[in-house]
This record gives sequence, structure tokens and C-alpha cells, in this order.
Amino acid sequence: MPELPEVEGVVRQIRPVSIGKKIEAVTVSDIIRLSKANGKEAIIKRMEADRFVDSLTGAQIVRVERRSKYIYFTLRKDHEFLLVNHLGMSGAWFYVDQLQSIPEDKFRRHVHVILTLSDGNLLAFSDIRRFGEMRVLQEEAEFPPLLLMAPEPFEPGAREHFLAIAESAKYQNKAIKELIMDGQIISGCGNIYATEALFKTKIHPKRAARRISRRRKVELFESIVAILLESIEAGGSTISDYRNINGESGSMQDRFGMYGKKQCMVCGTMTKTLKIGGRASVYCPTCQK
DNA sequence: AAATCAGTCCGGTGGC
DNA sequence: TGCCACCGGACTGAT
Repeated sequence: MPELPEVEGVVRQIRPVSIGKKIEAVTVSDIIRLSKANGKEAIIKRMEADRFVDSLTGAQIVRVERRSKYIYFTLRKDHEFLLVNHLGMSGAWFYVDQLQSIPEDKFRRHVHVILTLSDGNLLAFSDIRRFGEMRVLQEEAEFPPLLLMAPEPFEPGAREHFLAIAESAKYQNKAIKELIMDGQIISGCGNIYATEALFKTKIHPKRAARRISRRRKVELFESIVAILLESIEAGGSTISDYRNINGESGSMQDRFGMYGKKQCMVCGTMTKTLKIGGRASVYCPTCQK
């Protein structure tokens, strides 16, 4: 499941191989075309497949940036516009000379959008579960939820943004895990890193926001930032489907203290799992209070 | 009015 | 072995 560190890794790799190049051709898979023909919003959102292809074909890639878990491709034809991509659960980009070069069959089988670049190579978007998203936007404001995202966690102000919301009236009774996984409160932190940060700071995932002192909230926020940075350094976490653009896995999963564990790495207690905000939340009943 | 809930995009996986 | 319920980021629309 790609969260901020995985998306950051992908963006850092896509940048040097794509900036300044032109998108010579765009291919959308028959499966996506069929889904869209049946009225589904599969991967390509709010746009016909043909119009999506037309929009991107001939554009030059000007910038590639990460915002929260989204990838923003700034493209230029006669004017600049955006291709905004979310990897969803299983989205992955591969930079290859041909599709056959994508290392694993399970990714090769689910390639849905192919950008042929002016260097002759391909940027191929594979998405096993099709929870990924592609949107062509003239400007960010065309998709309003993008404007509501919390500041980047490494930006000054992100911590104050988190504290202000976490201490506002309507969130007082909410479980802390729901808050830190909410992209409008903290950007880029999903289930994995939320689980790890709560474990590291010994906070029970269901603890109400108002039952956590400011000092511990600050500690939690700083822990999230540190874990996100550590994961970027480790090349992200590969649980099952995350790969970088060369098909390589990350190694952050080897450093997990809690996510996916049956037993606490610190005290040996059997871990417990709760459903919080609809998501499975694993924690240690001894260490986390 | 606001908060909550189900629905949407799916294939892989685990349990029986 | 084969089937089927369940899972999940994040938005959207309904209640």
C-alpha cells in the first residue's frame, strides 16, 4: 500500500527519466475502456478514455511532484496543465524499454495506462486492483479535495495544523488513529505508518484525542515525521504490491515494530486488532495505553 | 445542519 | 479443491 514514502520514492525516480521529454503516445488498456464503456470510473476519472489519450498525447513533461500520496505531473502543450495520479492500493509505475521488461507477471498482466516517451521508453502504470486514479486537470482547483489536503508533514506549519485540528471541538472524542490517518489533518500517513507511530509513542490507537496531552501529541507528530523520513531512506515498505519504477521492493517492512505482527516486538504480548474508522488497527495491549 | 454510513473502483487471499 | 466473504484509500452521495 503506497503511502507518502513510497510515492516519494516513485516521484524521485520518475523525475530524472521523464522531465523535458514528450509524451509521444498514450495507450489505455481494453479492460479500462470496457469498464468505462459500462459506466464505471475505472482509474481514469471524469473523462472518456479517448479524450484522456488526446489530452496527454504530444505534451511535454515539465515537472513531477508529490503532494501527500498524489503524484502531480505538470504537462505542457500550448499551456500547462496537470495529470494527477494516485496509486491507490496497488498502483505502480514502471520505466521500461518494452512491456515485457516489467519484472513480474502480476504487474505485467495489469498495465492499464502506457505513456510512450520521446526517448523511446515507456512509463507504464500497472494497477492490480484498479483503485488507482488518473485525472487530467487544467488546475488543481478543478478537483476541490486536493485543496483540502493538510500541509506536507515536513513543511513548517504542518505540526500546528495537526495540533489545531486535534484540539478543535469536533475531534475531541475521535480515536487518535482516525485523526492521524485523515489526509486533511496529516498528509501522507496511512495505516502502516499510523500503526508504527502509535506503537513507538505507546499510544493506544483508540484513545480519544482529548485524552492525549499536547506534549504527547507533539511527540506523536514528530514520530510520524521521523518514520516517514526513515521509510523514504529505506526505499519504502513492500507488503505485497509496492515496487519502485525498476520493479524493486523497499525494505522498511523489515523495521516494523507492530504492523502485521502477531506478537509485540518489545514485550512479547500477543497483539490485538481493532477496527477503527473502518480499518484494521493492530496494537500491543500492554505497551500501548 | 452535520455527522455517519454505504457505495464505488477491484483482484488476491484466507478460511472453510 | 473450489467457492466466497473480506479487505482497503479516499471520494461521493444518501440518510
